[in-house]
Amino acid sequence: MRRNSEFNPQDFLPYLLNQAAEALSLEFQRHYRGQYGMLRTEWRVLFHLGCYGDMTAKEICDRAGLHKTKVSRAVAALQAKRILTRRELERDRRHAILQLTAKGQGVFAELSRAAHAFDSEVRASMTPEEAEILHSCLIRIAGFEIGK
Amino acid sequence: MRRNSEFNPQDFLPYLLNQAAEALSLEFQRHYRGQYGMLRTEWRVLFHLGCYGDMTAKEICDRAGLHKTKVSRAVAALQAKRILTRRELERDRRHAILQLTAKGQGVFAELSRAAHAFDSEVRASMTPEEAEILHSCLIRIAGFEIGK
DNA sequence: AACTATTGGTTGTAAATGTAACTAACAAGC
DNA sequence: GCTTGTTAGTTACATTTACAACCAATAGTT
Repeated sequence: MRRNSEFNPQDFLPYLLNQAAEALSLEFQRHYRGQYGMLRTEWRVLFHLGCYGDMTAKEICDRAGLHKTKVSRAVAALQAKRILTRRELERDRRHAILQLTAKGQGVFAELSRAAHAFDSEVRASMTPEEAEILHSCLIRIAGFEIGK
Repeated sequence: MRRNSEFNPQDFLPYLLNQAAEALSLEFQRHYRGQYGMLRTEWRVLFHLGCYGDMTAKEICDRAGLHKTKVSRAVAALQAKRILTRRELERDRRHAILQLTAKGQGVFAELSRAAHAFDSEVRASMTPEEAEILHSCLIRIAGFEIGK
């Protein structure tokens, strides 16, 4: 069968984005996976709590665009690792505020530093203008909704 | 706990890239999933065969950066869907050349068209310069290896 | 108060993925 | 020819994820 010269995977944005995202995620995961035995979703939950402060699981779902079952299990895992605790609200016992323990804050500080360093290293391969454009395009795409 | 104002998830490239990649992939998957009941890896295998012509599973692994077990299962699924066939080489019976059936070529043509349209739609939200820079940054990142 | 709807969250189960062990075919050295 | 090694690909099993059903608490309606 002959090859199709007009279009190839590298030019298809969902594909290219996925490759790039996978490359970086795989590289960075050794920080949280190797050191702390965390899964990607756990790191994300920790990241959100560390960056934005205490909040409920629902808020994390909304901010991070994660499904509630994923967050539920990540929270359980982080709780087992003594990285966060849950405090039930008296006024509405359906909610539980999640907060990092002292240990959790330490882990976050460490990973946050690593994340910052990692990010700088990646950005070092581009000019400030490129980094700026990349960022704005990605923000737009991440909140994107085509047609429908 | 107070919030960390210096760094937030949106500024962490692996996170932002992942969000953007997920957004586009989820949106596009209705084309192959809804219409043909294909999984992402199946679509990728089809995409590669359609774009580059017949090749072995190993070549797809290398080009697409997919693990051989994933490709093996995707090939089996596509074969069951009568989208591709495998032809063993006499000179080396370990290899099998994968080739699209007539049906497979039709499906590819259809999805390729959809992919092209989808891509154009996404790119329409940026200037040509932005699209060019985004593309080159992603290519670089996708082939990236930090330190180690 | 009783009845339904909604919301936050968990759990059960099936599907998908990763990892390692395995098979079969070939290659290279002896 | 017979080991030993390598390569292409599959299979088995354990981990992770997705989807749906579920439970408990609250809000809204009558």
